[in-house]
Amino acid sequence: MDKVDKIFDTFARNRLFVNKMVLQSSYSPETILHRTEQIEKIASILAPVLGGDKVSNLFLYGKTGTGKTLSARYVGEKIESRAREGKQEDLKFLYVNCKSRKVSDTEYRIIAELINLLGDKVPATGLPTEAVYSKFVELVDARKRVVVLVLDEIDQAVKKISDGFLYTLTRLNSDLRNAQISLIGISNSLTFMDDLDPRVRSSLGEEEVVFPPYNALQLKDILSVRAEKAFVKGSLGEGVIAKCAAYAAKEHGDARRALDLLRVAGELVVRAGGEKISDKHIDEANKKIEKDKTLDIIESGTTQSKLVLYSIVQLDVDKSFKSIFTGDVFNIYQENCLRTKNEILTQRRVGDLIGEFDMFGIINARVISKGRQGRTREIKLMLPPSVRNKAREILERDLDL
DNA sequence: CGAGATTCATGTGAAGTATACCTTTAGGCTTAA
DNA sequence: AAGCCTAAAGGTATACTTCACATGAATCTCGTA
Repeated sequence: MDKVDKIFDTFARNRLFVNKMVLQSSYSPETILHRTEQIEKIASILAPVLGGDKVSNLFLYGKTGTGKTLSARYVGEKIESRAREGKQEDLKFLYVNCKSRKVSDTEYRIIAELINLLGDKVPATGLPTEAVYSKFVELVDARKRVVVLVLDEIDQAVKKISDGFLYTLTRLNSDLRNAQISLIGISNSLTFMDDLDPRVRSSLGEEEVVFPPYNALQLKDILSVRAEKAFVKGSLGEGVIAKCAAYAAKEHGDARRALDLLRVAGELVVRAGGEKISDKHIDEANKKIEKDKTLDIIESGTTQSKLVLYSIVQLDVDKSFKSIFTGDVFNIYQENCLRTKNEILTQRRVGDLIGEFDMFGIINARVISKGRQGRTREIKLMLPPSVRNKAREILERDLDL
C-alpha cells in the first residue's frame, strides 16, 4: 500500500480525538474555572456600559496562560449579548492583539485594525497617523454609544512604540461628542505599569485585576473538563492529567502549556496508531515541545548566530575539549566563516551572540576567571544528544555545509 | 613565606555606523463636479 | 478642487564595530622572618 494512504488510514482510524479544537488555545469554553473572582470583578467594573455610561479604564495583569484574554473576551461577549437582548445596540467591544503579525506593532496599524473592526477600511500605508486617528474618532463618534477597546499584550506595543500612544488613546474621549471610549489593557508583565508616564498610569490603571498563576489542582480541573470533550471516553490513562498539571504548574501555572501538552501527547499517540494516552506520552510531549521550541529558536536565528552555534556544537561533539571557552568558539567560528564564505564578526559581537544563546537556555555560559589565563566564559551545550544532532542537521543544512 | 602588584583573555558598557525597512510628505496625476 | 498615488525625504530598529575600561584569580615580586 502507498505510504501516503497508510498515513491517511491511521488518521481516519483515529479513535482518540473527538474534538481537538477544545485543546487549542483559541478555544473559549462556556465556563471558565477558577477565575470567578476575576470575572466577577471585571463584570462589575464593566456593568455600567449597559446603561450607556462610560466605565473606568481597566488593567489586567498576569503571566501567560493565566486566563486574562479568555476572561476579558468572556465578559465582553456576555455584555454584548446582554446589550443585544435589551435592544441596546450602541455598545461595542473591540479586541486587538497588539503583538499579532497583522497588527505588527506600529501605532498606525493598531488604529487601522480598530477601524477595520468597526467595518471600515483605511489604506495600509500612505496616510498620516493623525488622519487615521481622526477617521477612527469619526467612526466611533458616529452615534451615541460606548466603545470598549481591549488591547491585548499592550506591554509589547508600548515597548515598540512609546507610551505616548496610550496617552493619546486615554485622551481620545475629549474629542468625542456622542460616544465614550473605555480601555482595557492586558499585560504579561507585572512591572509594566511602573515605567509608564504617570499621567497614563493614573488614567489607564483606574481599576486593576490581577490574574495569579493557576496551581496544580486548578490546572487539573481545567484539564479534566477540556479532556472530557476532546477525547474519546476512557482514552486517558491513570495520572495523565495530574502529570500535565504538574508540568504546567512548574512553568508558572501556564494553562496554555498544560493544554498543549495534552494535545501534543494525543497527536503523538494518534501518529503511533495507539488509542490511549499514558503518562509516558506526556513526558514525550514535554520533550517534543521543548525540542520544537529550541529548534525554532535555532532556525529563526541569523546566519551569523547559526555559525556561532554550529561552532559550539562542533566543540561539544569533539570531546577532546574538556570545557569550551569563548576564545575556542571564536577560532572555530572564524574557520567556519571562511569555509562558508561569510564575513567574520568581531569577537565582541560573538561574545554577545553567545550571551543570547545563554538567555535562551540553549547553552549554559558561566563567567570564570582562569587567573593568569584571564577571564572567559565556560560554555556548556544544554541540549540532549538527540536534540543536539537534530540541531546540527538543521545548522548544516542552513549553512550549506 | 606572604602581601601586594601584575597580567592575561575576555567581559561589559557606551557610542558610533551601515543597512533595511517604515512612515511622512510633497508633488504630480486623475477624477468628478 | 479633491482625492489618490508615488517617489523622495526623513525616522527608527537592527546588527554590527570601535574604543575604553573593568575583572578576578593565577602568578610574579619583593620585603621580611
